[in-house]
Amino acid sequence: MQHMRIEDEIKQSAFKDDFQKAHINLMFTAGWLQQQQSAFFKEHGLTLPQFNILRILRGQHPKPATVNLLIERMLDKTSNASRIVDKLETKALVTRTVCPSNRRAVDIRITAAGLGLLSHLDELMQHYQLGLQNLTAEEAAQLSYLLDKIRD
Amino acid sequence: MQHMRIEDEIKQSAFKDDFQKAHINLMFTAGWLQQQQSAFFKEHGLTLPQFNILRILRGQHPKPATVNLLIERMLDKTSNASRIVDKLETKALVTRTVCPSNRRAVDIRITAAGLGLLSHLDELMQHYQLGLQNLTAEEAAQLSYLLDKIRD
DNA sequence: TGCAAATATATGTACATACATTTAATGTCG
DNA sequence: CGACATTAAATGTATGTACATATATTTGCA
Repeated sequence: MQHMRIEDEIKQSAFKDDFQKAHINLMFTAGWLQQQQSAFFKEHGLTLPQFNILRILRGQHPKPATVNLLIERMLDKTSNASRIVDKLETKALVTRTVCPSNRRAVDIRITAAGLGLLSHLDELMQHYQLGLQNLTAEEAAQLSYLLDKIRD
Repeated sequence: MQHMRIEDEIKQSAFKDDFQKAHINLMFTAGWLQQQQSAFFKEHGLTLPQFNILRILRGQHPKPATVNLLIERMLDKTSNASRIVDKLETKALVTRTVCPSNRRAVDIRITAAGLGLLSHLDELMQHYQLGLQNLTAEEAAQLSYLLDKIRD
């Protein structure tokens, strides 16, 4: 299905200016992408934040990660990594042990089951083509440039 | 303060390709903008979804809106308009009455207090310069073009 | 040494999101 | 007319977000 211009998506005919239009478009498109991904992960019993944390843990493996390290690398720094780890622990995708060298911290490790799930998802994602595949590589790079500039 | 490239923001040195980098950058930047706005609205007792619904109601004023109309125009179609209206009603910023011509529906209207709050916020926002002010108008238009293309 | 500050994580609360289910009113068609 | 589907909104439940506070451990320094 051909998707719609942002004007049609939210049934608003006019924007004040290009800045407002791009702003609303940015929020809308981010939500659109997030919903696509969430639907995919849900089929495999994961939420998007749970998946993102698993990926960080795989990047560390076989070294453990602390909650602090997870927060540093998460896109949303204010979300509650502790409770997301709770859910992953319940599903036996990660383990949590007190860090021996600093008993305030906890060592979080991805389990074999967690690694297996991620590699299964890797395979599937290659086929599903979730993401920015409608852009050329040049357009993707241009997009990153503009996004970085917004935050300058 | 000068902000950082996306690589530094999430402490990840390399991306698989420009597509993945732009994708992560898009989600990160949308969250960054959202947090800026949320902080602003919070000072005035509103959340971002509450503000967005109030704006839709102002656009309809003095005609009423139904919950269905709100959902159609919201950026996030799956969020729960009914409960967001609950919160606005508690703050006396909107009223809710049964629609006379269709007793399944409810007529939702912004109150004088709601209109007053919005116009106060309008003034403040002109000074705060929230948004994409770091871009030129041409860059904002280019950004909208790329975002529309992602969803095609 | 000992005590305050800093650190690492967990917990509490309010709100929002995602989605399924429920309730009530309306429309439709045999 | 009456059973049944459809529609509009509200409600229930699990999860996540945002932010404040609590608990335990470690660090630093008087």
